[in-house]
Amino acid sequence: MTQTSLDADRSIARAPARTWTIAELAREFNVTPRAIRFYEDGGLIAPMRQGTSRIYTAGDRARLGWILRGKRLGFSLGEIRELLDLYYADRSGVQQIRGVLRKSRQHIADLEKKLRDLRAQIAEFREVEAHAVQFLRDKGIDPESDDR
Amino acid sequence: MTQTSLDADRSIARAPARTWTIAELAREFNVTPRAIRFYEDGGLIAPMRQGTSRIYTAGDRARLGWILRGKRLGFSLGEIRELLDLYYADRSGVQQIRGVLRKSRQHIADLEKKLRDLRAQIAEFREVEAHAVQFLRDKGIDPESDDR
DNA sequence: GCTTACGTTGACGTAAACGTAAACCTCGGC
DNA sequence: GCCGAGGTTTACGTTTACGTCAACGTAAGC
Repeated sequence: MTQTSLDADRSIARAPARTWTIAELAREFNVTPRAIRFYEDGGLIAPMRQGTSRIYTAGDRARLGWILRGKRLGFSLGEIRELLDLYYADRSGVQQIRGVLRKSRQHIADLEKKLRDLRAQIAEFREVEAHAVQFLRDKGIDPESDDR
Repeated sequence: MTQTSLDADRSIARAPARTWTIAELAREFNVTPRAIRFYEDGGLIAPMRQGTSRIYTAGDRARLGWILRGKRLGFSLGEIRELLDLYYADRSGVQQIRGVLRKSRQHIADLEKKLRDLRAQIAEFREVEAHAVQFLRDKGIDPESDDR
């Protein structure tokens, strides 16, 4: 059940693979342990156990980063799960690959719409910014001085 | 050609400004009237009334588009309200403009982070797509044929 | 004058995404 | 031998963003 022989073999040639506790990852990604456990309940991540404690590998850590990036982009956890399933999908058969191809193209299209939305909003607020700068310059005020 | 002259319109009579009902906007933007009323409850939009019925002007319509774009980008209604307040902010005084400048710059920075997230995700799924295409080509299958 | 379509205001229900509190284990240090 | 720091599960609470009635008003068409 243990992997002592493997560990011993690797401990000489390889650096011992680093792992993280739930609190470490929570601090690093600025979320709570509760949130991470919640993602696990939803099947978005599945760390190993050491006794009852969760142990996160570098792969788990990357997955968490993936999840949180998805959240920042406005996807629900359900959508993120589908995307993770897609990203880590079974790529063994032709039909599977066809499915991956179709879904990834769909997702890219969704993302590109989001990209257009984002560009438009950035452009609008750049205009707001430019007008504000111009207004202050016209008044002879340095827009970069931050004195109240 | 079909566009009537602005000058002619002004000299005689203004074209009657078009307005929309809640159901019309709901259909156009693919949301429910309930959602639009909810945004109004939250102070994100404030249409005129004709009796008890809500009447939306072109400006209200644009505002609704703004709200929904914000949602697609992953902002909460509270955040969208702040952004709308910023966008339509009082720009009369120096202090107000300073505030607008500071907040719009902050918001642009947030959006640009989102842009980086988005580009990264698009790049990843483009790779997934490319690998799928390559896999099918290697098998002598046309990736564009959609036969099951 | 009755139906149909569309509007209104409550009021309550619900799914998602956690927060919070309780009760417990467990391990290294004093 | 106990204590604090961290981990666990279970369960109920909370916020957000609406959905879903219910009960009502009103203007149009037959």
